Amino acid sequence: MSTTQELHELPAQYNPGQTERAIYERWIEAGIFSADEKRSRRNGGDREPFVIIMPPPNVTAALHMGHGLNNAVQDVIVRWRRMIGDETLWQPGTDHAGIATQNIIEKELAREGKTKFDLGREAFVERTEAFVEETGGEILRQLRAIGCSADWNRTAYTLSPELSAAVREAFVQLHERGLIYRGHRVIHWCPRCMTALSDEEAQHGEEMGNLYHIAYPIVGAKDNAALTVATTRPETMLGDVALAVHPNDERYNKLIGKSVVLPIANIQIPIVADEYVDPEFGTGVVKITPAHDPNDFEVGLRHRLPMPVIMAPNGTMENGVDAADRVPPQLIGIDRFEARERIIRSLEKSKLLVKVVPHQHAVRHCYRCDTVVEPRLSDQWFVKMQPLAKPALEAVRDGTIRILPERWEAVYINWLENIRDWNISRQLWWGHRIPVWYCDKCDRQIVSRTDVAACDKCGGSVRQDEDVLDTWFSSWLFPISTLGWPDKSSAALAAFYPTDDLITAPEILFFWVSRMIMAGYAFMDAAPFHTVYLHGTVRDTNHVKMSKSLGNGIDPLDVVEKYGADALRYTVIAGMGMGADLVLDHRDLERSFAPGRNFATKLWNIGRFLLVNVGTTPVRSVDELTDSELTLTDNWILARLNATIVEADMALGTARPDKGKWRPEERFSGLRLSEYAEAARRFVWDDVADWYLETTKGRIGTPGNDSEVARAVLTHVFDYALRILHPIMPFITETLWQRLPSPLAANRCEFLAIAPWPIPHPASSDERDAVSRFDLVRQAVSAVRKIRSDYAIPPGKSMDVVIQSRLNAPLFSEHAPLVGRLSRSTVNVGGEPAGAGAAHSVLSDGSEVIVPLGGLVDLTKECGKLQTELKQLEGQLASLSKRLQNEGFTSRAPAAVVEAERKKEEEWTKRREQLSEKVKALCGG
RNA sequence: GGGCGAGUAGCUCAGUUGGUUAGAGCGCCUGCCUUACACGCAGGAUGUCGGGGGUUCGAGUCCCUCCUCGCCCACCA
Repeated sequence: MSTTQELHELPAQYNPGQTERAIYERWIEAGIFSADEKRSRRNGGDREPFVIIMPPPNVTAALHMGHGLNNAVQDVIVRWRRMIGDETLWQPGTDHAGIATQNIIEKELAREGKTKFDLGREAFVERTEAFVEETGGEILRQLRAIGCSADWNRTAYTLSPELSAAVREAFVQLHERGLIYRGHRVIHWCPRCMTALSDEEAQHGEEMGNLYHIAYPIVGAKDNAALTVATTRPETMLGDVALAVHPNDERYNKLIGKSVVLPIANIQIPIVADEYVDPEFGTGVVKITPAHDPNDFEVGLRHRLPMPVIMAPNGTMENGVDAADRVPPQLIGIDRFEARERIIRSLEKSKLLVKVVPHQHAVRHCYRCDTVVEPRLSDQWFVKMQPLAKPALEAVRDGTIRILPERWEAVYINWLENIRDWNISRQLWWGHRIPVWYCDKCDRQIVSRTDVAACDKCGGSVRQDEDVLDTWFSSWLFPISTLGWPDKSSAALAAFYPTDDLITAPEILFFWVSRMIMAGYAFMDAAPFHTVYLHGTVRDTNHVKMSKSLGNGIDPLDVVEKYGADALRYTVIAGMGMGADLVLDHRDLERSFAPGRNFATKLWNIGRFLLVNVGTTPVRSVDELTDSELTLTDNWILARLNATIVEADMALGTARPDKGKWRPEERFSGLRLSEYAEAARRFVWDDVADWYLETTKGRIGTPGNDSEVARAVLTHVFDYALRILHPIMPFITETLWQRLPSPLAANRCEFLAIAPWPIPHPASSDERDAVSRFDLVRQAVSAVRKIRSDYAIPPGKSMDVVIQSRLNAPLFSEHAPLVGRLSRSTVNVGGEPAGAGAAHSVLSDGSEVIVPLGGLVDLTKECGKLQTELKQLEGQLASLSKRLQNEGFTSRAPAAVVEAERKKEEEWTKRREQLSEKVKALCGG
């Protein structure tokens, strides 16, 4: 294939859209994302398993930047481990998302003027299934567009038969172990979703409300005496069954045992004493509404009070269980907030409203629809959490599991230490039906792994519990259920459990992460993973979380289309420090993703340079190159490559703990992806493109052995740079790598995606020297460039340069042509500069770069510059000397530091002498 | 109310255990279409490292305090 043909395949402008899809197809066809149980060391294979469970997105979700970020991070890690040679499994899946999905269908129905009750349960579930079938899982297809290398053959779904079986097994097992029970208590209730919520699903929000002071007339008291209570929710007063005061409150304790009249309902309720009451708050009198407040419920239990329910599930007023006719007819069917207004007006009229005080308090909202949650007495299924939390707590404390960044460990521990029982029943239709049956005849309760047709005791007909399980009750099993649990003989479970890293956002630390850890111990007796990596949130320039509904979102697919998946990935990975938020401007995608796009273009152009100049003929292997063949620049770039590999490895860190527990020194290091990205970028751009590639131009253009050496080294260096970058930018690196004129090797990999990750080698002495020696050459080039820029000498104008060096004259002599070419000048080493007046620049080894300015520039300017430089140097030298004269410093600072400072002082003194001489020479004293 | 985090260049952020003249990207200024790249090249400017105090020979880094933001948790009606 001719060079021109190749060039047609690598157009001047990188066009990701053309290449990405095709490459992805080839990866899929080659099956390189598929994990094989047999290759896992745990199943007798020869590879270390490395497994990441993908946080399953909601089955109806559309890809947003949060997913983009989350999955980019996972893919970087998975691809890295794949290149290392691990048997990697990235387990994908979706979550049926009970409330969220049901809400979507309900909204659809509402547009048709219907409710779910018009359809009935069965039809509603069928319709939802059809919807999921049709539109669900789209997000997983979208993830392919950003390059995710998950094992799609294993795609799981929380409502699939397999995972549903796992859910039942888990429920039954926990029930058998006495860890699941039915409880009658006040729970959080969403009147819009009409279901119970867990504590985590009812989220706090600070709000301004009112504290209403209401008078309850005391029965049998003179002068219309009354007790005043303060409440934020007056509508619940219809459910009051008592007033409570603190037993030691001298204002009220003589009233204990007496009664008051509950206004509006006009019934008598007792005054009780309870230590729960804080005499300092409000009036020191609390109305007790056991059915609509969790604290009051406790008080109610203690005092054996009735528990009337005065609100319907949809949040309107009604006379529910035990309420008799507490709610007057004119309030029945009225929404709770409207009822609040009406009650207040009515109390005002009857002069029982004492005062209204503005009051800031926390109100809980439904995490799915943001409706204010109503505490409500009901029967629900609960998981007893404390026994489950114990090993989960211990695992993080003892370093079996680490949480990155470190600060989240404290949050995790604090939550688990104060954990409360988990309400897992939901009054929804979309989800796993609770596997409990009730006998109509003998009232027996049957908890079963399989469907129950009749009572096993009396043969009576049975009906299944109407409720479904909390969505998280299926997702907390994800690490085990996706691998085959409860089938403990599952090859996948044996090969891939425990998994390795879990990458997600801190928002679901309690919802999901901690519960998975508990499930791991409860059902497998082992932690599900050893590393939890919590990344930040994607925000707009005002630091507001990006979301579709706020209109400040970025569609990752837009970015992919415009700039490519690699640009998206690099921008996101390089731009996000450990645990830090990522700020992007949704109004300026070009600017937001410039880092990634520019870098991708840079890579592309290095690739084009290679194809044009290095050509397509295979190069020699660098291993065959002898020390005498390698030039200074070759050794330098090889040393830099080596250092870059080390930097990348350090930033990525240790992949798994040694012997099951993290060592303190490794525990909170690693997975610093932005540092890894930066190291790679620095190498490719600052070292390879800006310097090494430039130095090869002359060499490659001159046929001969040195041309072959340069071709080989440049190809090798770029090959390895592409390997290092592949996890971050898989598409462009694969594209370029496929075309490299790499040395012919019998077992060369077909894909970069499975090519070996670079291993650093011990640096040769030539390489070590090369770093400092080439640095001097670079300094010389930069010095000339700066002089040209400082004196505004046009790039086209030829310049004669003299380098005077006592220590490194041979180095500069040898590289004079190179320095000349890179700085567009003619360089001579040694000798005197011709003509009067010259610009000087002193290098770190004391060598001097001199550019005679006669005929090029006004000399008085140069004088001024030199004098300024001298002044600066003298200032710096003075402070340095002062430090060295300080006895405290010389005696207490480490010897090496003092030594270094002394050396510096010497150098600077020398430089000062040289400078002042030049000033004298040029400016006439 | 409790806990945690952040405040470093115009913007977004790096700055490992205290140690050369505090860095990167984007933006900005100057000059360049130098045959891989103007999504580029070369050169450059910009920081009382939130304020104050302390420890130290030495503090962006450690301690105290104050200010400003943000997050998490929480049954004070």
